[in-house]
Amino acid sequence: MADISLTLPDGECKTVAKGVTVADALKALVSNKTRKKTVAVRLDGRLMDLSAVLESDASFEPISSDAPEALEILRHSAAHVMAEAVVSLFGDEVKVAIGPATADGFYYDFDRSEPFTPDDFERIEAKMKELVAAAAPFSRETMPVAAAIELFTKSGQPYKVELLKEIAEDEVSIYRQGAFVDLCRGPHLPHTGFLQAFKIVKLAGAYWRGNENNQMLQRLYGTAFFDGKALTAYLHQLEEAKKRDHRKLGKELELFSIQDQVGPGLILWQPKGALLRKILEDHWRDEHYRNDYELLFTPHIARRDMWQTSGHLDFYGENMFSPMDIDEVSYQLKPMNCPFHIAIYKTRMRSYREFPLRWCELGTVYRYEKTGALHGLMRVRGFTQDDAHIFCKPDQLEKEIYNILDLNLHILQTFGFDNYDIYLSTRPEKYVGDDEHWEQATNALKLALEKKGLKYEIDPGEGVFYGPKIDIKIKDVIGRSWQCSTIQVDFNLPERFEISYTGEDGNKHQPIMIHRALMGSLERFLGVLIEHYAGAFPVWLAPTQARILNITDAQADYVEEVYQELRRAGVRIEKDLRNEKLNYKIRDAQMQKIPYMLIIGDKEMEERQVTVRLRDGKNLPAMSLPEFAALVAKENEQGRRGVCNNPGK
RNA sequence: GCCCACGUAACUCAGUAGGUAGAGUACUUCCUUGGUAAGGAAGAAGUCACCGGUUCGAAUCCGGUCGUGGGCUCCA
Repeated sequence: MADISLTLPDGECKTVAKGVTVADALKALVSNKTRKKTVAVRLDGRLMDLSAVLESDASFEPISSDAPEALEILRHSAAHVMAEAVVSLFGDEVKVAIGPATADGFYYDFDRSEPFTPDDFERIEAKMKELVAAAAPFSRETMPVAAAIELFTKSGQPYKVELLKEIAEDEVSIYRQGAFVDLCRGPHLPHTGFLQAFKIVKLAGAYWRGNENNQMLQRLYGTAFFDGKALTAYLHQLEEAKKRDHRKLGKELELFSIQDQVGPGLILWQPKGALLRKILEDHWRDEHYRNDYELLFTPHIARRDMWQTSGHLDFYGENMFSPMDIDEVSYQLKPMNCPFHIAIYKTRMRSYREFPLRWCELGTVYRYEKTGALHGLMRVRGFTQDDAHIFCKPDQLEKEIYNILDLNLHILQTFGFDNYDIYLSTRPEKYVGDDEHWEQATNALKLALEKKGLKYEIDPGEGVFYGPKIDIKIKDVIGRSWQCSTIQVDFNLPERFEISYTGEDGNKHQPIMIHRALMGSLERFLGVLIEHYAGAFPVWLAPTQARILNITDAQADYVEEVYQELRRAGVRIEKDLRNEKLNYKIRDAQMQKIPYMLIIGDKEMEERQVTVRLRDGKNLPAMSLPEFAALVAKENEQGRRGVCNNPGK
């Protein structure tokens, strides 16, 4: 039999007989130890099963169970095993849909008239364990589409048949393990025995093929790892994330509330939260002032006609609140700030000489969101955008985008967000404006990103209908992604509102408009910050920076003095004069995550000092009031500059 | 909006053969004046989300409404 040549990752070429399986080749090519950890191989860039037959020369890369690809294979296989367990327990009443691996686990969608219950989870898991103990091999078969359709028609799996009917290729692959057959591209584990650590975590509804007009299926979510420790660690991390939940912390730290009486998706900022928000807003305004922006304020409602002109009613009418009649004229709650900014633009003739105009506003907008989409501060019906609109000439576009990126990243870095993914979204199928403008604008966005030395991905066709955009997704301290910043070029509104400027040639031209939001929605951004910091805000942001704790009533007058003096010095301070022991007060301040506790006993009172306890339990040496005020002032200054010196986390 | 689950004092929760409610924390008062994560005692506090039905009787069963959670869909 002829030999074929395999190129290993280290560049070494080895020959094996043509027609052997990957598993056989591994025996000849790698150590036993490596072989036992290998769950698949990448042949010329394609992931394949160990049972695959080697037919020609190829690059050959064993995928060890440590590799990220291996985890995906494991989870995909786990989905199959879960489906087998479900079918075996619930029989023909269950139709299987699809079951892929996800970022942190896997799911499988089922169609079954009875809902699954959490009790079923245990039964299914127990069944899965049996299937794992059997170490049944996953075997791959290929067959013509027609044959597969026949197979799944016979076994009564209409969803599989529907999928098959849309497959353009001649052949498809199916996988069998035990009694279960699934349409699947693979690859899979050699056998079910690899599946040692898994858990079904939740149940949810999901539309067939993600279309809300389709049948609602039951989706069982699970997760799986190669070993139990990793699974435990993952479950532990879920617990940690729960502790950071901004809804829980928002309540505990008295930052905000959402109440039935007021309505869903509407935020009430309580004193502490309002102060936090004020600090954020002040910072935002200062930074914008320094970067040559001008501040605007605009109303919350406007005549319905304006929203007709802007196109919002046509494009987003379903997501706007119903109109209200005022003196027989129809008005509409604003879903966006831009038309108001344009109205200000139109207050007089504009010349190219005053360009670029950079107008910003913390503008509160209202959007009708479906009830099921609402989520704490993250998705609400009334929120404040840190909005800005820049009016400029085409040849100023690139520089403006560059400047926006600069300010944007600077502000994000202030909060320790220096890890992000950037996406450039290009022209979608439905769009307005001419192709030339689109190309010009897309290029300007690209050039600005490149000049700034930023890595980005192109999101083809994901631009808004009125222009291309850049989106920035930040990563928080526990690695979760949040999309906040967006920079969008708009060809639509200048046209619709017929705005113009006089150019160097004395003729009228249409300006280019850039929309941008850095934090996105303040509500959402604050929600992200709460989770990012787990409620323990750095000193410059903390609504309460220090709380005075006295030891006994004897120091009450001095506490009052300290309180007044530090408050006048600009420290955000509270006093706890309650008739309680120090331990009790410390515990309370600690749970409120206050950065500094100022302890005052007779000693401090005599010396006219305070003893400073940090959130991490450490103490600073006793200091005078001016010294402490200076300490806080320095923290404020550094925090605003993004130098994060956060005592005791 | 759709699927599933849930909705008991300010908070966290207990309360299944249907007989008009309980704990801890917080709150108020009193005692205690105590140096780095909960001192003690007493008290007040709930139309058991709302509306309707079944029943002699419903927090508990049924239906509807509102809200919350996990997803799906959507997100200018």
